[in-house]
Amino acid sequence: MTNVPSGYDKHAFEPFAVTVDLAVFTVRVDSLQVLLVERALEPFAGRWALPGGFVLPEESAETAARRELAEETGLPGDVVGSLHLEQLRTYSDPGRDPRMRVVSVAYTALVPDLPEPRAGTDAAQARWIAYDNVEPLAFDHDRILRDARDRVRAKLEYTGLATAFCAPAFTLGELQQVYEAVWGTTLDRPNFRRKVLATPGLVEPAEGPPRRTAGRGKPAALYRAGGARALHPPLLRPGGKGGGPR
Amino acid sequence: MTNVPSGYDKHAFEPFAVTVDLAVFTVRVDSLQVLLVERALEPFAGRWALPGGFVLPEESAETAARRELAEETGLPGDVVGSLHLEQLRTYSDPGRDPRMRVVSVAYTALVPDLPEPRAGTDAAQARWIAYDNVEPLAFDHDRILRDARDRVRAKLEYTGLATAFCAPAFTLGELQQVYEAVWGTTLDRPNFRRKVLATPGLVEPAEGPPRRTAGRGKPAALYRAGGARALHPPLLRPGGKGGGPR
DNA sequence: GCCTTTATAGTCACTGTGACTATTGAAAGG
DNA sequence: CCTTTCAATAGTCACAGTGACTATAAAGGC
Repeated sequence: MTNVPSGYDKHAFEPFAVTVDLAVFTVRVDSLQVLLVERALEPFAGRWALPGGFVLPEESAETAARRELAEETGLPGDVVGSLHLEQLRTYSDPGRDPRMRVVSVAYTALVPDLPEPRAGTDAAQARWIAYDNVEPLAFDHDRILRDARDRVRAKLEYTGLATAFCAPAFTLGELQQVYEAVWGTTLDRPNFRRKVLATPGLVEPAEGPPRRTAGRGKPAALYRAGGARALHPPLLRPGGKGGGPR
Repeated sequence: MTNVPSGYDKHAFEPFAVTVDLAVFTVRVDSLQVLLVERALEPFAGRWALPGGFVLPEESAETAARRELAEETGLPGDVVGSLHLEQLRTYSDPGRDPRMRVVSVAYTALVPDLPEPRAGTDAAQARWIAYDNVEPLAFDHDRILRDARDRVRAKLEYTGLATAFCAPAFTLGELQQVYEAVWGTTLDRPNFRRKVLATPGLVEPAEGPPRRTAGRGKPAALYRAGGARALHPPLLRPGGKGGGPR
C-alpha cells in the first residue's frame, strides 16, 4: 500500500532525492566500452562516474535518464531519443551518497559505435572507456556498472539485444564481434552463423545493396535487426556453467 | 552523476516519497496465488492492493519491504526474514499516486504454502487470491503484478527459483506442480523428472526419512533445494518453438 | 596466373528432449 | 491375505540442436 500516515506533512521530514544513473555501453575495436564522465564537483571531484542526475518533479525516471544523458554527454538528440534504454534496478542503501538520502534508479543503454561525447555542465569530461580498464568509480557506481554488465551479458543469450550495438545494417561478422566482446569469448564462425540464421526474428536479410566491401576477402551479406524480443532457441554462451556439460 | 545543484536546499522543493510494493506469490491447490490487502484508507479505500508502504529515512528499500510485509500481513517474523525477496523494478510515473509524487520500488517474493495472513494497521484484510481471479487493483498495481508474474514465469526457466515455493523437503511431484501452476501448462512427469535430476544444483536428495506418505500410491522420494542459482541446461517451458515470446 | 583472406556451405558425432510404454512399490479395500 | 489402485520411477525411440571440423566460393594483392 501507499498510505500517507494521517496528519502527514510533505515538508516536515527529511526528504528523499531521486536520481538516475546510466550505464551506457558500446562495442568498438573488439571491446566492450562504457560511457563515463569525470566529476567536476565534490564529492568525488576528479573521479570518474556514470552519467546521471536528478529526476525533476514532473518527469518519470526514464525521461530523466534521456535528458541527463543528452545534457552530460552532448550526444545527438535523435540518438538519445531512440537508443535502447532499459531499467536495471534501484539502489537505495542509506549512506550511498554522503550528502543526503539519495535513491537512484539505474538504467542500461546500448548504442552502436558513436563519435566521442563531449562533457556537459556537471562533468569535466566524458569518454568511452573499455570496461576492463575502468578504475574505481564514485559513489557505488562500481557495483551498478558490474550489475549492468552482468545483465547485458545474460540478455544477449535470450534476446535480440545484440543488434542494438550494431548500425542499422550489419554483417554477421560484426554481430559476432558484439557477442565476442560482451562475453569475452571467441565463437566458431560457421556455427554462429548457423545459429543466428536458425533463430527466427533475430536478423533479417537487408534488401538494399546486398554486399558491402570491408577490405580484402569476400564481402559479407548485410542484415538488419529482426523484430523478436525473445529468442527461441536461445544463443547460449559457451563454457560458463558450474560443472555442467561443456 | 548525483550532483546537488549549488545553493540547493533540501526542504525547498516538492519532495519525493519513496515506497515499496510487494508481489508475494505462493502455490496452493495447483494455482498461483498472490497476497493482497484491502485498503482501509483513501484513496482507493475498499479496493485491493499489493502490500507495501513508505521507506523510512534510515532503511534500504529491501529492509522496508520486509518490515512492511510483516506489519501488514502478520506473517511470522522468521518467515519474513528468510523468504526469497527480489527487486522487480521501480515505478516512477508522475501521477501514479493522486496525492503526491511517489516513486515505488517493487519487489517479488516467493513463499511456500503458508497460513492465512491477518490484516495489519493500514489494511482492512489480507488474503491469498488466485492470480487469475484478481480484480482491478489500486494505483498501478495491476501493471506491477503483471510484470512480477511475467518475471517469475521467466525465472523458473533458468534459475532454481521454483524450490522457493516448496517446503524445505519436497517431492518431485510437488515441484512439478509449482511449474505447472506458474506456467499454466501440464508437463510430462517422466520427462520432468529426468530433466530436473539431470540439471546439476537444482535439487539434492534429502537424506533423512527417504519417503513420505501422501495418500495412496507409491510414496515419493524427498529432495531439498540445490545450491545452483543458474540452471544449465535451462528448463524451458513448452510451446516456445513458434517464434515470438511465449 | 597464384596466394591470401574472408564469407559461406557442408559433415559427423553426440546430447538433450518430446512422446511414449513398462515396471515398481506401497497403501486401500475387501 | 490377496487383489486392486495409483502414483513414482525406469526405459525406449526418433529427432532437433550443437560443437568441432572440413570444404568451397568470392574477393584483393602481387
